[in-house]
Amino acid sequence: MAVEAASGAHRPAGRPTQKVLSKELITAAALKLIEAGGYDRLTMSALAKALQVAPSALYNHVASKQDVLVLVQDDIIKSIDVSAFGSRPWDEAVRRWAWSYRDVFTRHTPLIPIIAVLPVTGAPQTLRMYETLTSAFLQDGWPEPLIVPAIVALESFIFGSAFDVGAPSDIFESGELAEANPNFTSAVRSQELGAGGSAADAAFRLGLEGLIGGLQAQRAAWSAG
Amino acid sequence: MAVEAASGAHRPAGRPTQKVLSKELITAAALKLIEAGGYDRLTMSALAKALQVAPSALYNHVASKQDVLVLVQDDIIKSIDVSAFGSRPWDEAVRRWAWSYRDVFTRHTPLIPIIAVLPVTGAPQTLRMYETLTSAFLQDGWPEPLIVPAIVALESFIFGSAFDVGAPSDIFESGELAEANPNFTSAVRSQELGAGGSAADAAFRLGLEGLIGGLQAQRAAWSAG
DNA sequence: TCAAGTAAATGAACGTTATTCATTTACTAC
DNA sequence: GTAGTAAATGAATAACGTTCATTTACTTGA
Repeated sequence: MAVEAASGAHRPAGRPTQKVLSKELITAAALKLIEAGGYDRLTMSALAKALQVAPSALYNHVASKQDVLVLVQDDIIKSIDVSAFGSRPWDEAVRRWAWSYRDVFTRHTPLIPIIAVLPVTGAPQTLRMYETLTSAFLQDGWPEPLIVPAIVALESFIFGSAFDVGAPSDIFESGELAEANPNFTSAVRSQELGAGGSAADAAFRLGLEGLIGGLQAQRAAWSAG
Repeated sequence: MAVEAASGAHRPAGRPTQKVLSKELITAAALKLIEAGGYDRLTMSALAKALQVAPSALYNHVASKQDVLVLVQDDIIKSIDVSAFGSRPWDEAVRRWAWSYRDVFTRHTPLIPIIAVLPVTGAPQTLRMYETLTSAFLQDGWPEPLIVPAIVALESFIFGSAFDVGAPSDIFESGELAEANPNFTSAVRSQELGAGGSAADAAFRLGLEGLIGGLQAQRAAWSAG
């Protein structure tokens, strides 16, 4: 006599009649856990519990926790704003993309060490973003050999900056070592913050504007031979 | 009848006659472990074994493993080359410092998430480096409010770039998705590498030169009001 | 149609890891 | 000298990622 699965019912061993897991479901559940409690809360046990499944069941769909993180990574890439590429001038499009990219990864810094060394083969959405960028650079007249280095340089700056945002605002307070380091102590106090921005935002703005201008100069230098 | 401690002798419980541990010894042993086998090999147990001590003994000197990493972090900062500041022009000094900084952290990427949010109070060597930088920027005539944002921007770029170096050289190979992403695939193939350099080096060079030039432009814009 | 193979779940187990605690012994200060 | 603290051992713990045997359902080929 079959019993319909009640909400608290226990699933017996053996392959279930209808699928209860998939990569998509795992990705969504992982993302939900992360948003609720950060990366500390993302454990294979917690993930299994959220999906109402035994931890070992996850390993029929992913090879490791690292694998889960790769799925999450490729998913959140979709939320980066690339809409300005193609419709707006190069510098403005890069600016919008970069701020959006940084904001997304500010909430996902533990993914940075992963994405930075992850072959794009395993991350179709990431590849898609690169394609969009490359097309826009070409459209803008960039010499092809400079495009990938330029993207990587921008990305590196973005990743590094994402870490900054999470830093405590008093990170540069010298404390008792202030007297031994007077110039830096003073510079910290006089730091330009910009309109209503945090120190991290000010540094990102300065660096991004510098990088955008500097890359354009490098491009001009290349074209000049 | 007291027995001199032979090399393989077992230390009895209780406070030892002469100190066997200190923060300095722990730092040195941790660094040695990391250099020998990377951060995976740095466990509290391995550290204790290297120091011929029980794991719990470490906790009389550090509060946590995180604490050990902070000690290591502040130690390796000393190996960054700041010698050009004060003796060479601003841009050349920044260039040398940045390459050196990146090279050091290439071998210590797991420290990046830590240093990026670590209050400088707990890292005197790091503070010292910032003081050296600030003095050089002032010497060069930089407006004080821009100095900290500029340093943070450079550092962010350096940290992000350090991750890149560890990436496999075929990280951007599109594989079976090549046809769907033709522009990027082509750009990867035509990528400018520079004289005998890796892709990571080329991107770092391009970005660093862009950033150096761009920051100088930002500085000029600020001074002009 | 049946048999073999594979997919996908459970549940028990394992080896690490960082960390804590009780205990012991030596040093230090009043 | 006695109380308190510093610094070691060794046993214990909880959490985590992962593996394995087992069970059951679906799929495929003769």
